[in-house]
Order: sequence, then C-alpha cells, then structure tokens
Amino acid sequence: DISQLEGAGKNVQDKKINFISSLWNKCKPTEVKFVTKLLLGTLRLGVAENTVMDALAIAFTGDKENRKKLQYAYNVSSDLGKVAETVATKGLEGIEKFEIALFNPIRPMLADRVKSEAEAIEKMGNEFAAEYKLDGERVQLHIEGDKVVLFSRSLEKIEIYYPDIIEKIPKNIQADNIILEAEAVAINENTGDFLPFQELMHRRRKYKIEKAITKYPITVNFFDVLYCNGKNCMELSYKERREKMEKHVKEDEFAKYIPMKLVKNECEIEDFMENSINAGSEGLMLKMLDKPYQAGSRGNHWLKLKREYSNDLGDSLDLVVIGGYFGKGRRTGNYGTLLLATYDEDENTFPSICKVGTGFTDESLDQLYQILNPKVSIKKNPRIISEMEADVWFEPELVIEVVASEITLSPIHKAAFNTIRKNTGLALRFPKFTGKIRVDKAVEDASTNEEVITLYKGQKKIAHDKNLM
DNA sequence: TCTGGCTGCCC
DNA sequence: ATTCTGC
DNA sequence: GCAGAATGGGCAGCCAGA
Repeated sequence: DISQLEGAGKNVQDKKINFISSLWNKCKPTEVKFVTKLLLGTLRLGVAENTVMDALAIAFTGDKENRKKLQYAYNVSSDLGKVAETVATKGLEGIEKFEIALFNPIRPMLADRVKSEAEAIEKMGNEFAAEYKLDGERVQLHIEGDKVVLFSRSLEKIEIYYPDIIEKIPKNIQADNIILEAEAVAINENTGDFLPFQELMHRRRKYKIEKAITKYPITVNFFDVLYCNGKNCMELSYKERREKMEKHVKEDEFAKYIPMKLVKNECEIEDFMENSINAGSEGLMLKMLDKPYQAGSRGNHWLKLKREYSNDLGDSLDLVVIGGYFGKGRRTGNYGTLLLATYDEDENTFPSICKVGTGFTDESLDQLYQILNPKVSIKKNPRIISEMEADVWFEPELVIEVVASEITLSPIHKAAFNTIRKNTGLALRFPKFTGKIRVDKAVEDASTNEEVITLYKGQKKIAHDKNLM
C-alpha cells in the first residue's frame, strides 16, 4: 500500500490522507500514537543503528561480538536493511562477502571535536597531519572513465547539483577507477577566494543548474582516497592514502588538494591554524598518520579544531531574551528554545538575531524557566522586532551569553536589518548558550547592532553580490 | 499565477 | 551542525 | 566514551489555497 504513494501526482495529499485514516482505523487506540510517530519519522525508542546491529548480531548469530562484522558490512554498503536481510537469510557467511563496490556509497569517517591545541596534542601524540577545514559540502566521488557518481555526507546522490564536477573531474583522474573524498567549496571567480557556505547552497537546485554553475563557481578540494584500481584502500594509513590521492588526482584550477601540513607541537598547529583562518576556512582537521580510514565511525583518529574554541575570551555575545518555545521530550515543561535579540541603540529596540537551543544543562533550563516565567507578557512588547511566532513573548529584561561560529545574512532575523543587504538582517550560525546568565547586565548593555555589524565585516568570507548596501 | 507554510538536506 | 546525559 | 535525543541557520522545492 505504501509503495503506491511513491512519486509525484495530483492529489497525492488526498491519497495519503485516505491511506493514513484507513491505517488508523485498523489500529487499537493505544497504537495510534506510535503509528503516527512512525509515519512522521519522529518515533523515539532509544534505539538507533548501533543498537539495531547489536540486536541483529544476537538474534541471528547468537553472539554480540559479531556486531563488528555487521558493522563492516554496513559501513561498506550503507544499507542496514540489506545487512539485516543477509544475516537473516545467509548468516555470517553472507555478511563476510560484503565488500567495497564502485558506485555504492561508503559511510564517511567522522571526527571528534577538540577545544584547544593542547587537547589536540594530548590526543594525537607526536606528529600528525593538519588540513584546512573548508566550509563547503563533503562529496564522495566514484569514478570510472567518464562515469561519475557523487554522494553527499548522508549518502544522497548529488550529481545533479554538480554537472561541472561530472564534466571536468574525469580529466584529472589517472586511474581506471577510484573512490575519492573532497570538499566542494564556493569561490569568488576573480580572486579564487573561498565564499560562505550560504553561497554554495544555491547550487543545491533542481532547476536552472546550468546558470548556477557560472553564477556560483566552485573548486573541488580532495583529501582522501578509499578505493583505487579495483582495490580497497581503507586499510592503508592516512599517509599512504594521501600520497595515493595525490598520485592519482591531477591538480588544476578546478581540482585542488586540501592544504595539509605535518605538525608536531602547539606552535606549529597555531601557525597553520592562522594560515587556515586567513584563507577563509573554519579551522583545522587533525589526522593521525598511521591510521586507516574508519568508515562510519567518529573516533579519535580524526579531530576537528575550530577557531571559536581557541580563544576562551572568544567572540561571545550578550543577547536579550525576547521569546520562548516550549520544549519537547525531556525538555517538556521547560522552554526548549529561546529567541534572542541584539540592542538597536538608534531605535531603542530589540531585533531578533537567533534562537538558541543548545548549551543548556537540565539545571540551567530549570533556572531559566524560573527567571523567565514572571516575564511572560500577554502582548509582544513593541520594542521587540521579530516576525517569528514564539510560543511566549517575554518583557525584554534578561541578558544571556552566547557564542557562535559565524555571522550570516538572514532572511528571517532583524538584527542590522537593511544595513548590509536590502531586506535582510544578520543571524548567528551554530549559536550556543555558554551557561552564563548575565543578571548583572541591563538589556541596554547587551551586544548592539553596531557590534554585530563590526564582527560581520571582520569575517574573512563575506557575500559579494549586487544587493549589498 | 503567486505566495506562505512546510519539508528535506546541507552545514 | 553543537551539546548534554544516562548507561 | 558511546548512543541517543534535545536543539540551531538557511537554501530550494513542493503543494494547497488565495
């Protein structure tokens, strides 16, 4: 029945409504809730992939230790359903036959976060590789002759967004077949400088992609090879893989190697970090030289180090709490998200700049609820400038501290509205509550529009279009 | 034909 | 994406 | 330390309804 709902068509909505209502009719009352959550993809059972693999291992092989073999099969095939089917019908023997295959996506290796150069040294040891962490889209390229298949980080097929990669990259490859990893980054065509992530996102389009190619040019920045000339390369060390990648990919204006340097101490990391930030990158990726490619796992062999964490005085912002949203799940009964604003000195108003929903402990969440509840107002205070629909509005009285990785142009937030670009404001990317409730601060002492504008203009990568003011 | 709300996927 | 928490 | 579950901005596309 469900398969009939696939694909486009007129009145799909009606068909879906009919389908769902008949499904509900077959349910016992207690089942309706769970069927609904299943349909919405919001079922939370405390169970995810790894737990499923444990369960499969126990159910079909009788030994939880076999989870490692299942894990490998999954990492290499990216298809947990197929892994489950195979272990159920063919047992471990079937599982052991899973291997890397060209044009089948591999689950990407992930990195842990680290907050300082010192912590990085501690975890990485003597000597390791540092690469620029470019702010683009991670792309897994499978290539054989002129045939190119691209996968996103979550293993979506993304060829249609990058016809230029499909056309140009085969010429850079010196191998019969190969699986590579790279970061696609938007660039300024004239200067070659990196542009913000927001610019790259214009490429994720179904229509008018040919125009977008010239309007939003990119470079492809290679950093790894997983498979080459029919052979699995994942067991090779980082060093060997990097050499292999450089051997089989030829650089030019479009295809680059991600800048990399071997480093030994804090000083060298800091220097390279400085270069990387000046080049407009987010920070560094740190990689152990002798470790294999661990598909699908976030381990200690790769670390990411972002600038934001490096200086503890950081560029934190003191923002005014203007609105709240009721929390879900374990946050039920508290505000799960707060709407924040800067202070506009000229207008004496509080224009929204972001929501923040992370960085809270259970305790701080309780505490904030206690503080904010008395400030709830029936009507939105006229000094609040926001088009968002908060669950509750607060009298603008409380200031909290927030850090963020970047300031972006915003179609929805109102801070510095119409000062950088027409009809757009500024917002924070990856905002986090620092834990500091600034009860000592008056709202008029919060971070101002002017300060945020200064921070925005101080960023290495900023937009370059004609609508700027 | 246009638009607001919503979804899915990037980070 | 970041972050916190239970195990 | 892992796994899970809270939560962010913002882009294009889709669809229902104006």
